[in-house]
Amino acid sequence: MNGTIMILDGNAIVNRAFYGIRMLTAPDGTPTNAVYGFLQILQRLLDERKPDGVCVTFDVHAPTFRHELSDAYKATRKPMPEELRVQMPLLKQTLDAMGIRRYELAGWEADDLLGTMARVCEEQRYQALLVTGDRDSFQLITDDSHVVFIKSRMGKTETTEYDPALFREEYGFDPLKMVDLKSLMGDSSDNIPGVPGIGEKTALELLRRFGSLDGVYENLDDASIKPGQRKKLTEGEKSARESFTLATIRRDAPIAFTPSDTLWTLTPNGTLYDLFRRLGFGRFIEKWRLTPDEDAAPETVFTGECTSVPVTDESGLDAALAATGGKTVYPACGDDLDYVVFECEETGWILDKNSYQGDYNKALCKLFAPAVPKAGHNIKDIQRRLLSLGVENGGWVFDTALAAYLLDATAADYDLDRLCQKYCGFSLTPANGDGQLSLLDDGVQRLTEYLQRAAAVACLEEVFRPKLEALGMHTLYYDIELPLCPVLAEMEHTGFLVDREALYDFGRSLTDRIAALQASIWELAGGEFNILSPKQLGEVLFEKLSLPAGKKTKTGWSTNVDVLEKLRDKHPIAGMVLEYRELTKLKSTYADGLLKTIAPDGRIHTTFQMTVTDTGRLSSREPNLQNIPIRRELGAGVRRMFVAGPGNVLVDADYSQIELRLLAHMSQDETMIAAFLSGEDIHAVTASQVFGVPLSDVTPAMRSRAKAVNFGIVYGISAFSLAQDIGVFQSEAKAYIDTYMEKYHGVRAYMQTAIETAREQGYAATMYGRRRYLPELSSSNFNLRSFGERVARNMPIQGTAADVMKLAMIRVWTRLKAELPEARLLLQVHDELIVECPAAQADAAAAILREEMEHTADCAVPLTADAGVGASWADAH
DNA sequence: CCAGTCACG
DNA sequence: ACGTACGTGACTGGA
Repeated sequence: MNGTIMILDGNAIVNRAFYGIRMLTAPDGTPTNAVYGFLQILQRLLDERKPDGVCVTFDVHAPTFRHELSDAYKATRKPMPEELRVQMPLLKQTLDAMGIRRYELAGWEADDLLGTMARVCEEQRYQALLVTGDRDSFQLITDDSHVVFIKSRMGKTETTEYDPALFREEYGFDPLKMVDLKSLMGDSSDNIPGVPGIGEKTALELLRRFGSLDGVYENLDDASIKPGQRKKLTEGEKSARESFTLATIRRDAPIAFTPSDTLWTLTPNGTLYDLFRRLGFGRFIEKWRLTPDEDAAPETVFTGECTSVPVTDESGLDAALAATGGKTVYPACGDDLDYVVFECEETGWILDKNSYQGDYNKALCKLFAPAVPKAGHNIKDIQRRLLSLGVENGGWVFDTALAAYLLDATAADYDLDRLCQKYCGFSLTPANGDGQLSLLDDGVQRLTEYLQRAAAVACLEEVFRPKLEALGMHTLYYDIELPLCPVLAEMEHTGFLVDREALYDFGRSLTDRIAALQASIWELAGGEFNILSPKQLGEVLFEKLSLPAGKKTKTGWSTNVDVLEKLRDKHPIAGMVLEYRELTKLKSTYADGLLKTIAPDGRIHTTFQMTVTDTGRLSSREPNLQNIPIRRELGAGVRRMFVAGPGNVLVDADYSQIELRLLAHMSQDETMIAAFLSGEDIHAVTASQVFGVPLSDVTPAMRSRAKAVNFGIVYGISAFSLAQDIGVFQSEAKAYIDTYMEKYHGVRAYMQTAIETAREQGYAATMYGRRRYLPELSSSNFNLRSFGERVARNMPIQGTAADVMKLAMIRVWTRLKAELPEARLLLQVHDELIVECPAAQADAAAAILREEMEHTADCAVPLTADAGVGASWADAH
């Protein structure tokens, strides 16, 4: 063989990309998701298959059709959406700039071009890889021409390479027989009529017995054909024969294709760079190391040019601060704050610990004093670093990362450089890559970089302030997000004390039990294998032990809890694997994992991320303290290791059913409001409603199902998933939902409105005006659109709860500062707050927690919080 | 680097 | 008919 040529069905792939990836736009508003997705898929194919040559075919929609047999051919196809249509020229430009050959021929379908090109490849002894998202092309599979089938789900792309063997395994007949199949069963999407009345099942059966279309008609008298079918086949023979021609991909398109012309490797060039800049494809510029042409006009690069003045002593600092005249100062600093550049108007002052004459910390205190207004990017992180240096700080008036997050909570990141490109139209990195800056010495390079960053924050602030106002986000930003920063900074700085020895012993005790379980599992399996490998475990369970396989994942058998729970009765190994999983999870993530994160002060200092979630919640990482076990007994033991310091106690307060209470308020559903006002158990009340029994007759089983329904409502329920969750028939689950919606008709109305409003506005919003944009709602992809609808129902609830909690945290923190200065907030877990304080102050702290949490929001139903006190997290909760 | 799994609300 | 609940982060195995 001379090599492998990958031939892409451009239209099919660009379609997959367009529908599979959510809306993206270039800085100028041009939609780019299809081009971006195409490049992603291409990149992946190149990485995976490493072909020698690449080319792309496109359909040209010409008025002539290839088959005169059917004028209506393809007439049922929908026209290309406008957002995709405008991307086609961009895609072609991109391919041209990459040097990838395109083939199009008016009046010929992509399939025919693929077929023809595959034939030429085979004749010239090249292997062809036909990449398409259309199963029609499967008839082209031969030993030398394989079809790579593209599927995309929820933004993820899967590719499968079909050779004749794999095709036969999946379909049970030879690839070429696809034509025979279609001529019998037809294909509505391609307007192939087939034989009326013959569907997939019958067609497959006929083919299995007689081998081909001809075979079927030669054996029409065969006794196994039922009279009714025989009639249909006889009457439909003309249609079947025509369908055969229609379904047969032609391999004689008059196209000038020479495989060796497509041999290809990526040659980065300035044209491609310019194009990607324009489209906002920074990721591909980096990945492919693209640079502009030498002689090309320089890109707008922000240099941060200004007068820079070293500040070498206290009087210099005083002079600098005086010069700012109370205007906002923009500090940019390194991780350890040894070097801080702060900018105001056209001047940048340099504070360098190494050359500063005097008390450097005192200088930091002056600069970061509350009286000096400051703006930064991710200010909570700076605040935390200042706290660790013992520098009291305040006066933070703006954070560009937080602002960008409120403006678009679904962005992948809030990198300063990227924000500049998006909102200010300039980049922080010089167009010529490192070349230009590396000529400068390190010190100058650092100064330049910091000045740039400071100036970038100033520029972004100017863009963001009016935008926040225009979107009605003033309160959300200035009264919630911004004041939350010092609260979180202090929580991170304080950390949570952990009983290191007890945690270590806990881990030790797991080790022995894990070893014992491993031995038993291996014995039952009849050999050693890696139990934590889903692949190996699947082989053992479903091949070696022949247990009934339940669900499948895209890579093989599923071995998750649901599956293993169902196998419990069938084989003792299932229960053991479940326990093994439980123990190893505890050991690796919680025992060993947490031990590694204990700081020298004996405490664990997590980092709260304020700009990660799409709903407005916080997230916690390194380590994640928001997913410490509690649901199972053994795991809950980990919470006993989180303790109060000597003389202190932990006070834990959590909201009771905050999401359902907010739902009651936002929907103004009378029944649900009454239920909460009565003070009864809400799940029991729901059970009584759904099952139509008096509250006193609600059984635990009924309550548990009602609880699942309540959860489901918040998540955007479907009968299928509810049935799956509580283990009943789908019809039964549907009945629960229907009854629920009848009883709580205000909720039904609210959910409907939530979707409609989100569709009209383009976003879902919380009570406090936090937004999540939902382009998914106007997607033509069913799954994507359904997802958007569930989010439109869930985000306002989850997000409002997050807003309320954030406000409560600020209020609790402020009161603790004033009334119990020794008390410290330690942790937030979405609806739960933990405070550490001297034992004698426990009741006072608990009262503050409850009062503030309960009175933060004024709702139609009370928001209640339960508080507890204890020596450990487990005891306090 | 991704997929699968599982810990939490 | 579609394919199936919302939001996170950490760890392990295996391309």
